[in-house]
Order: sequence, then structure tokens, then C-alpha cells
Amino acid sequence: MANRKIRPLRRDELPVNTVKLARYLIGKTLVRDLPAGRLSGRIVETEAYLPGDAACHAFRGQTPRNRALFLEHGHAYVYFIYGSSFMMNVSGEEPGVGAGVLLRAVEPIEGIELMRRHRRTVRLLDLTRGPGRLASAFRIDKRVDGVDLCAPGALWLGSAVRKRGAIGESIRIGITRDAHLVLRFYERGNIFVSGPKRLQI
DNA sequence: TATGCGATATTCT
DNA sequence: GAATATCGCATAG
Repeated sequence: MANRKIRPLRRDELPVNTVKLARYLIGKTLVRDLPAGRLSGRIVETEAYLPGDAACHAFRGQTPRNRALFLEHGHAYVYFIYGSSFMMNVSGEEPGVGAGVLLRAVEPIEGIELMRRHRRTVRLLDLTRGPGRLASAFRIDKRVDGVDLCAPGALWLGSAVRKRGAIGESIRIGITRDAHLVLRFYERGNIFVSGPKRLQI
């Protein structure tokens, strides 16, 4: 545990292409530095939301809510939905183009006890499996909407702590528009991946 | 394991 | 009013 070195990712390492970014982020690290300590997790599941994609929040143009999706690639877009959940995306294209990668699940690395307190559950498997749970465990809310994930701060993207396994793909979860597109990516066999078993082959 | 439902806030029609 | 990139709990198989 102590020998893990997490290096911040530079923006020029991130693909300027939302699908490529969604694949690239599998196995990388999400880091949250809080006064109470560091939280980190291995990204194991993502979904891409593209320009011209009816399921993308940017589809109908820019609004105050989705503003961050239009920032240069590598910025956080955080929104609240279903009256209960925050979700986090990483903007994926050049400035002015609205698209992003939804982070759907991570494998906890550091700060597991702090995550348990945020989530009010002790089950390791339930801490960060699913986009709403992940945001809750990492205390991600509107305050980090628009944050540059390639800059030093309280929320950033880091290098992989270990080699990643093969990437699986499927249709996206929980949407109705453009629902047939194969834009969900995950690390095969990882138990922290969310969603039904039939989508995890 | 799968399916169903209510809760709940914000945005869109 | 309706829809929503979900969760947690309930119930049935």
C-alpha cells in the first residue's frame, strides 16, 4: 500500500476524444484530497457521452447546468439527478464542444474508512460501485463542478497504480435515448464494476 | 438473481 | 406535468 506512487496526469496525456478518453481512464486513479485525508480509487467503469449523442447532456446546447461539459478536456462536470445522486464526468473534447466521460465505478485504494463514513455502509463492494455511490463516497458535489482535474487541488486524475486487465464494452446503463450505442467500458472481471451481469462479458 | 417501486431535485416541455 | 446518465429496499422465483 505504501509503495504506491500516484503521479498526476498531465492534460497532454489525455486523449482529446471522448471515446478514447473513456478507454484511457480505465485503470487510472481518481484522487480526492480532503482535510480528513486522501481518498483514491482505480477507475474500473466509464461511459462516453458524445457530441451529437441524444443521451449527452450537452445535446441541446449549453446551459448553466452543463457548462462544464464544454470546457477543455480534463475538467469535472458534476450534476445532481433523481433527487438523490451526484454524478461526475470528465470533459472530453476541445473547448466549446460539449461531451464527457461518466465515471461509473472505482475500486477503492486509499481512505476506505473515510469512504465508509461518507456512505454509511460497511460493505466494501457497495462503497463505490455505481456513479451515485462513487460520488457519495468521494464527497463529490456541485462544489467541484468545473474543477480542472489536471491541476493541483482537491480532486485530480492520477496515473495507474497497477497494470489494468482487458477492457470490456457494452451499451450504456440507465438511458433511453441513443440507448443502443456501445459506449460503456469496464475492466473485465473486476468485482467493483456496476450493472447487470449480462453486460459484463 | 431479477424485477418493481418510491423518494426526491432539477431541468425540460 | 413529465422525465431523469440512481439507490436502497421489498418481494418473488
